[in-house]
Amino acid sequence: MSGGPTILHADLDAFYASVEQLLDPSLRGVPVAVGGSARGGVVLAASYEAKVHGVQGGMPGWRAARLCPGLVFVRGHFGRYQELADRVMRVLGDYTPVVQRISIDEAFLDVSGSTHLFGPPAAIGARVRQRVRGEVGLPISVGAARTKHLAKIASQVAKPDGLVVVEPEGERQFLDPLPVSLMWGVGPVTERRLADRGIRTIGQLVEEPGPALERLLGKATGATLHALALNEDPRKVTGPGRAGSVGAQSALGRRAPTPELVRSVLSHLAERVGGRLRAKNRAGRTVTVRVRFAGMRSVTRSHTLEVPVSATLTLTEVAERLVWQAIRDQGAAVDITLLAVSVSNLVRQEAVQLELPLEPEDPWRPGSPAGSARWALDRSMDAARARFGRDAVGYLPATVRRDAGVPDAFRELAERDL
DNA sequence: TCTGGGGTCCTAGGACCC
DNA sequence: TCTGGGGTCCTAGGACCC
Repeated sequence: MSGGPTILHADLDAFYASVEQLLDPSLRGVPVAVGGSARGGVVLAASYEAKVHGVQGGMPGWRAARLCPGLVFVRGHFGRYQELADRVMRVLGDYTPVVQRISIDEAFLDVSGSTHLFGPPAAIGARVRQRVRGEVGLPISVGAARTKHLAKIASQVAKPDGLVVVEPEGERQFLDPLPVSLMWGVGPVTERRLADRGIRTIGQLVEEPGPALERLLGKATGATLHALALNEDPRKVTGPGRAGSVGAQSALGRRAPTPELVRSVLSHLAERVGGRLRAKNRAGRTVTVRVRFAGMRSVTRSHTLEVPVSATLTLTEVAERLVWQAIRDQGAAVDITLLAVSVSNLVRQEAVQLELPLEPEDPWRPGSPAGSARWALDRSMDAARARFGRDAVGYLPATVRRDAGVPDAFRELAERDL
């Protein structure tokens, strides 16, 4: 067991925005927002020049424009993001085989077996930053510490474009003055609950007894936070885990839920979800839909089938019934603003789709063509799309709806490996 | 002026089984 | 005749993360 700071967390700074500044030198030193516009949409990422004015990812474009006069909106080169991030990950892999990528732009590294080759963790962190800047052209921050939680906090503190190493003797001194919001698992709600009790720093959190925290935040959150504050974090750096669910969603603006609209949107979503499942030889038994109504209230409805499914038409039909159930449960006629479809309870599904028969009395029983025939049809359409392009074939409602929303390339960036 | 899209995990109640 | 308790699955909602 090593007691040194052998876990590194490497995190590209303002990743999408930094890539735009790399590709277009006229954007360097300028406040940049990727996605959205001054009139609408949402900002997906902001450069540091924009962040100092309070612009953040997820913020409506009009608000960002108001906060930051002179903000430049760019559409985004989504194809390049994956390519550049992959190059960065290859640099990280030069220093240890134990790299756990947790999103497109960040990863944990365990360098305990590498120090005899590359020197102490601080030297490895510095070398990584230098190479990513020199070979890829992007700024990256690195934190090094004894645990994943501490390393991640260290990289946040190091931003932008910095390196922070926390030696074991200095952990408490480092952690105690920091705000609780830097901890993993503390979002806006938990932050407020803690603040209501006068707890704002990690040092104050340590003073709070574990049982008191569990009463305040719930058993799991309370226990986890207590342990993390005390620097007890047993998690190891591992490979990527398999996804437990696959979903897709689409924001609609504000629309009356007509049968045509619901059918066409769900068709599109089911095609995305089913296609990803089939591409990885997977299928799932539980179909969940989410409907967001005007006013941001959203509800979910789910149904668990007897057998796993991945056929687009079956997913569409089950989702459709669930969506109407959710809308009916609302009572009054309300506009909808988003539909989502997700499939969980996943299993491997090799060559054959064992989708039939469902019991005849099952109200969710798909009509004809039979499930296995649907699956075979989907497979041949998947193949045609692979050869001739995404729009070559498809169920009519899905092809009708090639909306002008977020580009598919952006959606793909967020997908997890199945 | 009205908010994207991909996920994970936890809680709590009810059904059901042993 | 009356009673208990544990485990698992399903459903709905919510907090959180990138």
